[in-house]
Amino acid sequence: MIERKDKILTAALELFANHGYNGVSTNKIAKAAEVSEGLIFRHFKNKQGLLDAILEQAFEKAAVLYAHIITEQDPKQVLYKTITLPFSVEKSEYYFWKLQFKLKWELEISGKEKMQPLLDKLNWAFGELGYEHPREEAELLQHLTESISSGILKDGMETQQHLKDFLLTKYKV
Amino acid sequence: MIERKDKILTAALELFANHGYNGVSTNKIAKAAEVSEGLIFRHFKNKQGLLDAILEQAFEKAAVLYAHIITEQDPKQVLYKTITLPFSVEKSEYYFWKLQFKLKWELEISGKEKMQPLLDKLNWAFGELGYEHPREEAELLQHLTESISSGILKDGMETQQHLKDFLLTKYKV
DNA sequence: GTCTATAGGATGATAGAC
DNA sequence: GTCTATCATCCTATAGAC
Repeated sequence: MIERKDKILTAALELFANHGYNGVSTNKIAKAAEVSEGLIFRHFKNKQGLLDAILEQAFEKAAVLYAHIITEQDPKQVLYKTITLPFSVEKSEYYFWKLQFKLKWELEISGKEKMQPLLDKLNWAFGELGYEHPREEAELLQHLTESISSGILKDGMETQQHLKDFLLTKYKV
Repeated sequence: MIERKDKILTAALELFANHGYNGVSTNKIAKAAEVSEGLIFRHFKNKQGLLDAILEQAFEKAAVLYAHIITEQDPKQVLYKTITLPFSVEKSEYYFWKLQFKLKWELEISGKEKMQPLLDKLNWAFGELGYEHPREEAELLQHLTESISSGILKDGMETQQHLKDFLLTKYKV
């Protein structure tokens, strides 16, 4: 059985991801979730608490994806997994993903610290592969995947597909 | 003499750039501009009209920067100017710049069309320089400058400086 | 756990005086 | 051009019944 608390979380996730935090009222969330507005405050104390609960879920999902790269031992595979990551995000996690980008700008929640281990791993991988400036190569590739992710979220995956193939060739992975 | 209409535009620009469109009320704008709230609606009809007036200014500023690249005849200089552009934006235009990124996500205003001539020019430049896949190289570099711009706006120019030098070396310009 | 009703304040926008 | 006063609506949040 679908709990009402989850219905709120699901509805709020989609609305926040599409219209931002300040662009959505608790009234709209309640209607979308087919729930009384008061229930939101019972379960999450206030609107910010609802967002926090969603963000916690989002961080957990992201951690799983990142772990897949960080635990990888083959440097070439680290590059491969980094490049293909934006293209392997499931539809079911699409809203979590979009929300991250939205909030990064709207509320200036950076999430930069969460990316540090990934950056370190890329740094290590480029070093192993004999690149002259592994740190800069790592930052560049991270910037690229960030912007490609942004492109996927805004214009659709089709528009970025060819860049994946191009990058895989470029980095010989 | 500073007109009150301009005071409104200036105050609104800073507030929108820092807190987003939905994060700022007309009341707050009026107080920041030291102006009565009603005056905003006299001059701009409604809140959206105020944003539109600011965006028009922003597009004009951006057009000037882009023209500097598009009219360039030397392909190496096209790459040079593209890479250094994010590092040459004046402090006075900082809020216009930040607003573009904010609104791209909050209101999903893409501004993609405005970038097309720039992409075409990069495509041409990479072709002239004998790159095998000029279209993909162009898209990659545009993605990079987009993400580096984002990094400058979020974490400051210092954090991205070394990437500029690295890119200039990489592309030999 | 869930709903209804409602408080108290903020919000976008208008009217009318100067 | 500008201000003050005001309005209807919407917003977050709480109280109390079931």
